[in-house]
Amino acid sequence: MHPKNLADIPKAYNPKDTEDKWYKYWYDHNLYHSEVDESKKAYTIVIPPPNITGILHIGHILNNTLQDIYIRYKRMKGFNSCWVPGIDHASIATEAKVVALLKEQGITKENISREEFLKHCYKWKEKYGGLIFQQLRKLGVSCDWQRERFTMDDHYYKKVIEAFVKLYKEGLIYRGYRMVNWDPASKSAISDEEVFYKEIQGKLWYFKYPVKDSNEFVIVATTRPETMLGDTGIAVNPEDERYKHLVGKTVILPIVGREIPIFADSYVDKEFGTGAVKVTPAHDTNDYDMGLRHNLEMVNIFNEDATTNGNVPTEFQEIDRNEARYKVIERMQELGLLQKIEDYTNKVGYSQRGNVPIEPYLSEQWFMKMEELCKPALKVVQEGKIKFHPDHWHKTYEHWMTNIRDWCISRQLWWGHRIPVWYHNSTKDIYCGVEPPPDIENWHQDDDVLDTWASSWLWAQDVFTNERDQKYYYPTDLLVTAPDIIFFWVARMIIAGMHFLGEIPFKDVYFTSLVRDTQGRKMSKSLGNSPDPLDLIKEHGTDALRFTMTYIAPLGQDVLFSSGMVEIGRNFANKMWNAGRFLLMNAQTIKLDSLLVNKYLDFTDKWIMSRFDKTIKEVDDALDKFEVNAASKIIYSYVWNDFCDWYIELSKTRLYHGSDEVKSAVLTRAITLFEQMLKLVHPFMPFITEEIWQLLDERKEGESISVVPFPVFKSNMIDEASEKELSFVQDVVTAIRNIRGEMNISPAKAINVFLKSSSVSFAQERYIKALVKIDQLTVDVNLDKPKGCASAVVKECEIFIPLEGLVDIDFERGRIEKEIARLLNSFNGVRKKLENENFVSKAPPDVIEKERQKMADWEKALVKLQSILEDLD
RNA sequence: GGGUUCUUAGCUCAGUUGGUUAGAGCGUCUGCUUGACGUGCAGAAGGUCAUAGGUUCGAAUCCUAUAGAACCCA
Repeated sequence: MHPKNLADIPKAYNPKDTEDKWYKYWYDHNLYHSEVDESKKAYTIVIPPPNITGILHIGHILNNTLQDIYIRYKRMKGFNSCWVPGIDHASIATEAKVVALLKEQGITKENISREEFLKHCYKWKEKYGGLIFQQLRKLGVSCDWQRERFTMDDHYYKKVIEAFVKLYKEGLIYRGYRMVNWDPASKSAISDEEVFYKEIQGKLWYFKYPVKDSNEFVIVATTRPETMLGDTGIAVNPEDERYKHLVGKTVILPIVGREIPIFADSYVDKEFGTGAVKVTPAHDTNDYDMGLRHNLEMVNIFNEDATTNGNVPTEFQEIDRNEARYKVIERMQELGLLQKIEDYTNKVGYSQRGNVPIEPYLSEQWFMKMEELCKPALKVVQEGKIKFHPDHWHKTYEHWMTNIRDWCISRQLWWGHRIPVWYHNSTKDIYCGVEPPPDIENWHQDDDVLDTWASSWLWAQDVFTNERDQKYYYPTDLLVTAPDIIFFWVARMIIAGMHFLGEIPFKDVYFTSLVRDTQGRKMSKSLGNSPDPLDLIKEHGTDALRFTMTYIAPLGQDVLFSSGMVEIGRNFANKMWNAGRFLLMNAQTIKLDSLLVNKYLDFTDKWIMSRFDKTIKEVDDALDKFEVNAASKIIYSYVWNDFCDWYIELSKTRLYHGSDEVKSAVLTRAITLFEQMLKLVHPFMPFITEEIWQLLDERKEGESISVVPFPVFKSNMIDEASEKELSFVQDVVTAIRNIRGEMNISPAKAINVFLKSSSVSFAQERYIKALVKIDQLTVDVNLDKPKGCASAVVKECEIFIPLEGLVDIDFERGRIEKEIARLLNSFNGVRKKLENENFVSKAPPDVIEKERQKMADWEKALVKLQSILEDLD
């Protein structure tokens, strides 16, 4: 072992000096590239591809840190780790950005050809598309950059098209004139999943429709008055006595003058409004269904941008739907047909993309039949072939899968995978194929592109571009993603995996926490509550940010984050840095000798080795169960409490006062253990561990902590006896420190301490003496308690600290009485338990034995404390 | 309206199949230039485990109801 010669190691860890350096080193040595290697097991993760329009936010930090932890951990465990990065073309989002950009240049989509427009898109992608990966590199991700993919790569594009053609030929994709969710902003259909509902403080308008050949009116309530221009019926509940006599009659639609039927349908809720509802089959999903049932006329009154079209009276034509609303209300009032207006709160569907109210709209679209496709995908989750973490998400998944409707997959956009369907110019025949029809001049291709999710659903399988790779890496091992895309992406990837390859796409799905601010609000740009991760990295370092995220993010619950929390990780990094600094500084004067690494072992060494061994096991177990948060806490506690607070402090007496050989042995061992500890921490904090690891010894070019074996749990290292010995030392030390603190004894002042006990070893004595600044330590089982003492009891051991008049008898009495009261309380609890016949007869023997032991221990301590108390007077 | 999850110290959260004297970090208070670290060290205070019932020898943990919060679906 040859630690670097260090003239000066900074007192505080400075991440700026290390992070970029090591990322470049890893990259230059191509450490994270994976090739098929049949002699090793693969461990594969595909990244949830960020949008090319995306920039790094705090959610990415959590998500990608988690992936990197598993990839690094498994790599060190000897797996052939492969983490495939990539980006998503994001049809709607990107097209919107490019359209906006062109608009600034005075160009509209309508004025240029599709080809020209796509050129602009690619230009945009070249400029901004790689940005997020530059940012991700700052996070230290160990992706295989040679495998970077894009959803519009030639190979991937072709796979998406092939999938469409296959499904079409299987009859699972069809074209239909249906009611879809229409986004008037992007002038495209969107899927059910892309609609979110907002609560809107709206109104309920009551309109009077005159019944034909009668003086009667039917009153209907509506939240959307403008749609009355497209009404083609009035529906009432068949059980509703109020309207029975009107069923079969007609009303004359005001303003329009159309004669429309009154009919009965059990869909109608008698309690809502007046119990009679206007029916607009072309602009409401439920009305559409009723329209089909009752063979109503479908009058579409809107253009693609939700302005009114030629199907409404002239004066209402070509105006926005909102304007139309107020014009209709105004006119109804003039006609005396507006009965009343009520306040009404309802939920309105909005487009996730355009953030405008969606318009239920009849149009010709492509749909995917979902029912049959879902069955195998549902089964593999129910049977546990794919596991969700936390587990409860499978319920949400099952619910969606069993209530699924057909998926509208066509989008009226240009940027994306164009639907591989051609229509014959004269015969109107339909041709669907991967290649265009041979006599292409007689055909024209469908203008639409596919929903982005109908391309990314192949991500897990088709980022592998040849059969050998796909066979080796697929099914992938782990998917880490936010729960909000469980339907969009996770479910559909499972469907695609099962349908196209007959195989699950991944074995485990880890649903991350959602990152919120400390008030529990979602991070968002408009609220300005979303800290820029790059600023946080600049301020505290990547490792600090990574560690903090895992430390505060529980599995299965949202995490409340504020930038101040990064100090947790920063302080932790600094703590490790300084432990390393301490060891390295000593290594400047003490010779290291690997032959001595297991010499001069005492119970403190055996204790830390035992603790470390258990820690390995606990970390392994936690990561196996996807409890990353727990793993980070286990690591934190081992590093800070066991290693730094106790082991390093314990080692000092031998390091400063031992013989040269003892010094060598102790330091060599400490550095060895420290190095092992760094490996344990590495997946969580890759940079600082690499930096220190490189300082600990001469390393060859290309060597890296990230590719050395992870520490292995060995059960023979566990040493309960030494742990017990040490825990006694800790208890005694803490008790004495407590007295020092409460009695206001200066830490600089050496004190004398008496231990009345028969079981304190010489080695224990030495460490107790060193850790609490003791001048004289007397251990004797037959000790007479000196006068004027502060006292404490640890197990069988009585501790006396003579304070020659310094001790205030009343204060000391108070201390002891408080301790007695506390113990007595516990003691009585156990005694009651043991006196309970039922407990003794029904509880398992080991539990009873434990309780007996507790009672005996406390009783002994109580007796001792009592006598101490009596002696005080 | 249906579903999922949550409610434990001032704050953020642990607490595994019911067997604790209910833990941690931050914050608070006291003391400390102890030869790695004040991004630190030592010590302390702080909880009727949302509420009410129930099951059990035993409940923070299981069941029921109630209150409150968040998310998803319609």
